[in-house]
Amino acid sequence: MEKIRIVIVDDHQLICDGLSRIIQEIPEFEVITTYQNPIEALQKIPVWKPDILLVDFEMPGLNGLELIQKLKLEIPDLRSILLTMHLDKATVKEALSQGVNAYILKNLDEFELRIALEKVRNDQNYYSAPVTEVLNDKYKVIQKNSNSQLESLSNREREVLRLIAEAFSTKEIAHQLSVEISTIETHRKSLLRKLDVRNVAGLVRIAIQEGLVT
Amino acid sequence: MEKIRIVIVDDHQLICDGLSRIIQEIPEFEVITTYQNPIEALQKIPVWKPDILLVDFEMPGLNGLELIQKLKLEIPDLRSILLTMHLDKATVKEALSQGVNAYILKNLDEFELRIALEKVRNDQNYYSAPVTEVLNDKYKVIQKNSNSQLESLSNREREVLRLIAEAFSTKEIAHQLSVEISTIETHRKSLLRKLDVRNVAGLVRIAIQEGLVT
DNA sequence: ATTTTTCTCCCTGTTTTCGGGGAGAAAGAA
DNA sequence: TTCTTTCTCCCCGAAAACAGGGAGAAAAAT
Repeated sequence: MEKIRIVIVDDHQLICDGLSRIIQEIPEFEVITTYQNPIEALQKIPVWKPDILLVDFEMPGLNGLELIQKLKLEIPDLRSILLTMHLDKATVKEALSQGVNAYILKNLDEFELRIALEKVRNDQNYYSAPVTEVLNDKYKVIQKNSNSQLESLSNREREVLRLIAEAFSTKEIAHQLSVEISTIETHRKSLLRKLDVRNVAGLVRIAIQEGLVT
Repeated sequence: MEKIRIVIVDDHQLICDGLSRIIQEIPEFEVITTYQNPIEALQKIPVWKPDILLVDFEMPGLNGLELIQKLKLEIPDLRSILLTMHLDKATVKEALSQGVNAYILKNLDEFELRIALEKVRNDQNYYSAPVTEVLNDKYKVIQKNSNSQLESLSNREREVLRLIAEAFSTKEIAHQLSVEISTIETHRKSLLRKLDVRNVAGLVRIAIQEGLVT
């Protein structure tokens, strides 16, 4: 039987090794390589043609979701599992809309990972309980603790906030989103008003607190 | 032969599982239990009487170093290995003075972990290369890349960075420190240059990453 | 004792942010 | 349908940030 070929991307070597060990114990899967640098991963993964990509969300330079998005352009049928430290509704939604096949938290156990792998192997999706709870607005407590402040923002505003926190200039953001600079300035003003802070420093703090960026 | 009994503490279950796997492959060692909650670990570890404690530094509630310190009060001859994401000179020094037996980075590989375990088993200490380099101030480059980006800053600059990240305006910072606005502007320019970022957003991110502010 | 770094302050000038508006088109909700 | 929100873009002006430089006094390192 052909084994399912997996590539792991996590900026910490030790984590890569640990995840590899867990996966190697499952006969149907094999880890063919791992990357610690998301930029390097982006360049080299296409030649490996993996079946499933297991990616950490929090990485320097390029986050896991961005990496998946970019790789999907080259490998359209790539299946992906996103691993994350924190739970953020906006990110979860974004991940789902980008066709991420599974989304699991690092504070879950290996069985959760096995289930996710098994599901993704069978072309199904898997989102762990806390993830779906966040999406279903069931546990308001979790939501409140995780991203209450961002709740008042529109999707566009959240996106702009993320980019501001990534230290992009207004001009760059406008270019990235293909709109006028004045539009981004308007969004920024709305963000300052809605989040009740006085400058970008305040915006960045909230964005990081809410897990919008790392 | 008696196996060396290890307890792992890391707030992420998946990381605990991964580390366990790596260690279980080494015949001399066995992981007897793992904890995700440092508070729970503090209460229950004494009854396990482990030989070696493998602890993540970055944990909510109680960091790894604090946990080791507190446990040492109850188990004076406990040996410990500290795992960390980032490298901070002050923390390394504190760890050494507290008698932490090994200090390794998560972005290192499993062989590093094996070496550390072997050393600690033989009542020796182990500090991975980047750690000792930080202490010796030899490899400034590695310092810059791994952590202590703050290491290159003067005390004054760190203070100004903290205040910027707290979302204070330049005028307010100048007033608080009883210096001219131009002085703070000079400090800010130095910060941008030394930390290699382009705007306050970048400064705030680093300040938060380095734990200068929350 | 000499050199280097730090802290302080200043200059000039450009770019960006911030605060206050207004306004039209489109999409969704009531 | 009407009302509301969102997204877009514009105006203005004041304030702040950014970029490049210089410079002296004090402190720290060598």
